[in-house]
Parts: sequence; C-alpha cells; structure tokens
Amino acid sequence: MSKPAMTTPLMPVWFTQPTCVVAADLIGKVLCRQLTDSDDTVKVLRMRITETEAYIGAADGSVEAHLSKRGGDTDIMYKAGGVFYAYLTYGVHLMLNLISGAKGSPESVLIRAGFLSEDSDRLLAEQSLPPDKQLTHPKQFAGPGKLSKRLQLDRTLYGMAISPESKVWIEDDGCRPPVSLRPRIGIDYAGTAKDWLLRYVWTDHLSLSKK
DNA sequence: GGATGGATTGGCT
DNA sequence: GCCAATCCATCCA
Repeated sequence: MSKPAMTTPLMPVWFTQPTCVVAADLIGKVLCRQLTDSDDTVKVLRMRITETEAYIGAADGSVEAHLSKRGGDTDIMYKAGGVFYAYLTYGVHLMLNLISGAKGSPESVLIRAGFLSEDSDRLLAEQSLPPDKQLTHPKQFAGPGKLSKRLQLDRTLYGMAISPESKVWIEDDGCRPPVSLRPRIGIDYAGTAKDWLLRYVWTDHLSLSKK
C-alpha cells in the first residue's frame, strides 16, 4: 500500500546537497509557477521535470568556459545552493539554472525539459503511438528555452531564493521515475568534460530535448 | 563606442 | 544542414 504522497515545496537548503544528487533527484519533481491573469485570477502551472544537467565546479571544463565567457553575472554560481541563476542565450532564450552545492564552488543545475501535469494523460496515450505520431504534443516544452517561455520566466528571477515567495518553486509529491545518464548538450568547447555523463533524463520519456 | 558570440530554437534549402 | 533571431556582458579601441 502506498500512502498518499505529501506534497511539499523543497526549501532552499535542499539545493545545498551535492550537485549531481540535486540534478538526479529533480527528475520527476514538480516545477511550479504562480501567474496572475489579466483579470487578476491567480493560477499555478505545474511542470514535471524530465531532464536536467549538472555543472559541477571549476574542474568542469564547461563551467570554466562559462565563467570566463559570461564573467560578472556568474559570480552567483559560487553561492550556496538554493537561488535561481537565470540568463539569456542568443538574445532569445532564458536558461533556468538552480544554484546547487556548497558555497564557494561554482555549481548549478540547468532545467532542460518537462511536461505540464495537465498533459500527463495525453502523454500516456501517445506513448503507445508510433514514433512519428508522438511528436506534436509531448515535445512542446522539451528544451530549456521552450520551458522558460511556457512558464513565462524572465531575468528578474536572477538571485532570488527558490521558494513560493519568488512565484517559482519546486514540489516533491513522491514521484520517483527511472533516471538515465547522457552527455550534456551544447558544450562542445568544454574539452574532455563535454563527454561527462551529467545530463539526467527520465528514462525513455517522450518529453526530452534530445535522444 | 563598436564588435563579438552564446547551457537555443524554428524555419527554410 | 544552414541560418537568422535579438539581448547583454565582455573585450578592444
């Protein structure tokens, strides 16, 4: 008998765990976004996380490159886990990072993909369809830029604590999906670190950014 | 002040 | 597969 899962927001201190643990355990958790409509209706979007990447400190070639390329606003990566690091790439796409690990080491977790809770039934149905029929809906928020756009995130999140107060937080409702490891995306410049298996995916899920 | 380029994406050849 | 979109921090005059 599984007892009804208690849904609790993760507190900032949860993100001070080792970055690989944070990145792996975030798979299956729920990224929540509180929004206010034009008619003042408050609603909460719930996006279940299917894909993350870990960036694990100065010895990680991709982090080293990122720090030197971006400079200034990367100082936040040295903070203790529990705050947001949001930044734009290509002038278009917002990357949602969660600072993780202990203070003093530049570490973070990038949220790369998820699916809206309200779509989970439809996803289950699509799983049994042939691959060329699975693409339309599930892929919708698979990719860091698309996810951020759907949740209407912006750079004001930068430096805020990961808690309901920031209107963006993460809940644990007991979901524990199978997790697989993959190489990270878009860091070909990172030397040997480009091949490290630091991308965590919900095994065989439809809503992933890449195979 | 101006040039450069990116943890990406979608559209067109 | 190629390429433009479009912001912002950095580097170089």
